[in-house]
Amino acid sequence: MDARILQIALDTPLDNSFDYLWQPVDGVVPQVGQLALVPFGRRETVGLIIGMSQESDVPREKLKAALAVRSQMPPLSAQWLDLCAFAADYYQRPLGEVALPGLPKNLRGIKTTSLDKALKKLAAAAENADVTPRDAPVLNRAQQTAADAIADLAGFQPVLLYGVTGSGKTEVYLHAVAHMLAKAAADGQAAQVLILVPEINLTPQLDANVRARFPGVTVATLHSGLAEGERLQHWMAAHTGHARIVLGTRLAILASLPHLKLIIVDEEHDPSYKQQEGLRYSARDLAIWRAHQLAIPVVLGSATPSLETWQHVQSGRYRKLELRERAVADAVLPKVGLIDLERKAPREQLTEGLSATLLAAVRKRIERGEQSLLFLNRRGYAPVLNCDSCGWISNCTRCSAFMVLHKRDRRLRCHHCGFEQRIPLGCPDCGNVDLQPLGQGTQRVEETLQAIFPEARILRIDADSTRRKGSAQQAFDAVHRGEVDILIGTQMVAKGHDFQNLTLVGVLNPDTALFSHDYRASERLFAQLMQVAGRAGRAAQKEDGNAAEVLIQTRYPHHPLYAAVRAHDYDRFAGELLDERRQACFPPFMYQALLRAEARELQQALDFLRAAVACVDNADITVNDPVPMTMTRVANVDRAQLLVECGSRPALQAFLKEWMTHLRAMKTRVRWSLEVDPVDI
DNA sequence: AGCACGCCGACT
DNA sequence: GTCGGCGTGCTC
Repeated sequence: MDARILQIALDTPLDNSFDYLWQPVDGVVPQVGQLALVPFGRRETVGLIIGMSQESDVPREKLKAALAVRSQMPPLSAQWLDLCAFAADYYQRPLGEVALPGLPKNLRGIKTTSLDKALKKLAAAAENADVTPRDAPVLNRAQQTAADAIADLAGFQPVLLYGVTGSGKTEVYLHAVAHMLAKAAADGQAAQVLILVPEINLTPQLDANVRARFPGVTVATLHSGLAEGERLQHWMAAHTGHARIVLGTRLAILASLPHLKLIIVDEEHDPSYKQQEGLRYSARDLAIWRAHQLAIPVVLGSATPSLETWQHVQSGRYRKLELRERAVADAVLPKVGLIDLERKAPREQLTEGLSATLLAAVRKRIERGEQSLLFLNRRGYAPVLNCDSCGWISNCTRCSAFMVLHKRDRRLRCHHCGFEQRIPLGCPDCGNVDLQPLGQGTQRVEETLQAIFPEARILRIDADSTRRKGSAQQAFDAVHRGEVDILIGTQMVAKGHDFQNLTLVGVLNPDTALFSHDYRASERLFAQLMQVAGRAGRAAQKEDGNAAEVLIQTRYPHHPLYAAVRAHDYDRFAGELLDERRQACFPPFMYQALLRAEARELQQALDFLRAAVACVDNADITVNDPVPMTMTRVANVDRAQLLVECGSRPALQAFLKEWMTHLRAMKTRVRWSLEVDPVDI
């Protein structure tokens, strides 16, 4: 076709594509799905060709000519463009803001040297798709049943692989991958499998497992920790189909995978699958959509499925495959005990937040040469610094939050805006030199334990201790090698890791989530406790019969959530939560969107939201009152939000689309954004 | 979002 | 005199 106009999506907030003239250069014929370098305003940028035509609605004199087309790269497929179009539509964002930011920066640069190099490297690489299933461990019966059921799937079929922690879900995934690749090879078809994990720290472990298992297969990894060169290479390996197995974090769901035949979402309940800035997508939900689009199976794995997924299982939309037992023979689920902090018996006297019972349990592990994990979701030394004599407290001047004490760095640091200052020598208000750190963070627990167990090898893993690239992996390796007696960490240590010699998990401060106004808090706390508890006792039980143990320090030992955790009874807990949600008309029985506004003054943000309410004229939609966000001020900006709800997803979508055009036309100095299916309310 | 233009206050 | 504050408008 002699197309002279290219329709190009650009990474701008403008919700339309831009037309460019194309004058054939060197016989290059542009194709939809290719990238093009274009002049835009006073700069040059790379956009995505989404259509071609002979005509344009834009006056001729306004049209500029595209400068170049990246014709050396195979075009992105129509399916991939449809995925982006769906996400753009669903999350109410311009197509260009969905499609372009996920592409490697080197593809979007003005120069093509790295692109040419990456393509050359791939062309030289041998076709690596020898899928013979290697040193595969023997599955237990439940695993085998699940693996067989997955192998039999055809077409779109979401499956929940519901398996207790340590039940060997990863083995089932690998069997499913092997089966899918072998089947495709036998049919002479190209195939790709995508495996998502919630956290970047889990990619090395999975990557090692996958590579060991499929030495003849090209594997690509996609996550935000890659250097630009690596990112381009891995992305391109996925895009050209060289990589048969692609694994990564949530962003990998937007990768170009022309031969995708199976998607696996590990720990599907994990909140990390929700992007919390920019395009606020759910990688789990997009995985379902993508599987539906391509008519392929999708496996969601979890010990504590999200209530959304659980509800789909109840309604029969998703199929459930269950692993009730731990995979390793004689490994059993740990015994969960509660330490009642209100009962001030001598045994429960606290030493810097650590109960005598917990300390005794740690001591026992040290004596036996076993490992302990203490989980505290609070980094720093102490969450707040306080003056006893006048009541001064270390508030951040820019946020409605406390400055956290970081003792080693001798600094107070706000975890929300990053502002930091030296620890004041005396109280800024009254001069009192005796300022008290209140509460415990991971650093303080580390210090306390080192004082109590001077011989023990103690390691802290949190965002502060793993700032340098690769240091998290080094830390986890040290634990695996048995060079650590006591591991202290935030949620980084709670997920996925398979610590063989760990027989005690202590949970230090979980109570706050019990009374949160976010109705999802209890679902999340339950999942988190089950996850972290699941780090204990993964190997076969020791011959002395000492079972692995989880000890939770709580002021509310009679709370039903803890009873469910003790019983390892997700089924009942989830059933009860779903009943509550149904009665209260909360998700998953209701669909929501959240309009956020931020301004220098709270009033401006609230005024904008009130104006947004005023232009709603739709009986299907429940509009709540605009309210300040829980953490109202961050970095000197006040934030407010407005929740809208609807019992029907299509009706909500239709409303949002119309609402957005109104809001965009409103011309305001307030910064605002819309989140569809919000998780943090 | 960038990026430029444009119109008012305090500085070498 | 100009450097620079951010309000407004535009991007095929």
